[in-house]
Amino acid sequence: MLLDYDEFESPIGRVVFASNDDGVCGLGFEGYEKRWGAIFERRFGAFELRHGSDPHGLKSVLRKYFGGDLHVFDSVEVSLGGAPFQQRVWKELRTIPAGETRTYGQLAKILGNPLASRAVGHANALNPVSLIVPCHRVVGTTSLTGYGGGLERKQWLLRHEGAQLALAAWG
Amino acid sequence: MLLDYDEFESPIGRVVFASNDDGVCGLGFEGYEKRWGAIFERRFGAFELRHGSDPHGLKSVLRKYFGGDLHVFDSVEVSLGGAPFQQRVWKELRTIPAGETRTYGQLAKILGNPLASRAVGHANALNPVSLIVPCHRVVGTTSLTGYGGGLERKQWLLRHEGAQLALAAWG
DNA sequence: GCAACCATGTCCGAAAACCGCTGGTATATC
DNA sequence: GATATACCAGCGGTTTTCGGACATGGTTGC
Repeated sequence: MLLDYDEFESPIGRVVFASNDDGVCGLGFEGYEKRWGAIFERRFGAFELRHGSDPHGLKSVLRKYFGGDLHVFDSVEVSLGGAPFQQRVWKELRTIPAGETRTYGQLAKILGNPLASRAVGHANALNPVSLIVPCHRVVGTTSLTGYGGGLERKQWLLRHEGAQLALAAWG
Repeated sequence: MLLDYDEFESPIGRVVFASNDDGVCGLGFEGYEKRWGAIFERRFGAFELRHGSDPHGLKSVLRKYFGGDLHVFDSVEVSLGGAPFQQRVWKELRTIPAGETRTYGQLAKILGNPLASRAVGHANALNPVSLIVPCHRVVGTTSLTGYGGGLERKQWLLRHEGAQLALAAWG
């Protein structure tokens, strides 16, 4: 499996991303490439990266997003793979508008099992395409809890999107 | 059949060995002599042991091997007997360099029948000349499996030869 | 001949571990 | 007594691990 790969310098660090023919299949902040090994190997078996090809013109999309055009990800095609439950979670994530948040428990309830909040968190942690699949818009009831790219970035992104958060959650 | 016989004190126990005119026909760790009865009787009919004759100067060879000269067995003549398939297995064993390992399945494939892994193990277990015919360099895919002289010795030998093993296989 | 050995490898199902959670209770502070 | 914090158990899907069942081929002993 041959994947197109490129990078983008954002205000909060370098963003790396990869695509196949179907859409973006991996995106994260610097250091995230290391996790690609495990993710892509499980999904594709063998894979290879072709560097510097700016797949899907994603660089300009990222530039717009960080410039304040918050809805520019809506039309980006993604290719996620993953288990059935994970796919449902990730799909649901994309329905959360910029500027809003959900809790893990709310998402669990929406998905049919109010007790599956922890499973939602797990699926969230395995989201292969950050930002475009906005896992950063999911927070705990009392705190931001976690984020693959680091909590500072999660907070930065939510502020950037103008989300209203309870004071407690701001740390 | 008159066989020359002697012993050698190694770091992992006494080594006993026997030879005929063609080469070394029996070698193993202490206790192994008991199996000679069955092996030699099938092969030679009647046999007799002449003790203390250090055939082929094997003592010094063993001293070198345990001292770290790992390739010193390469030039030692052996006389193995055995069925056709066993002979092919044992011959193949001697092509495995010190410091490397093969799985039973790999050997089976090399010998032409990928499904004969168990047969390889069987032949391996009947190897009359340990160390020189390095049956200890054959391991299972997930564990060390067995060794006539005991698994501890197999592990010791592989470490001594600097073999790289998956952690799981080390126990 | 034939059946019984085995120093294996593979598959599949069950069980356990892993967690980016949550809600309740138990201690601490004021 | 109100808060606030800390701790604990139970939650559910996925992933990993483990164990048992089975097919396998050559040799050996009957």
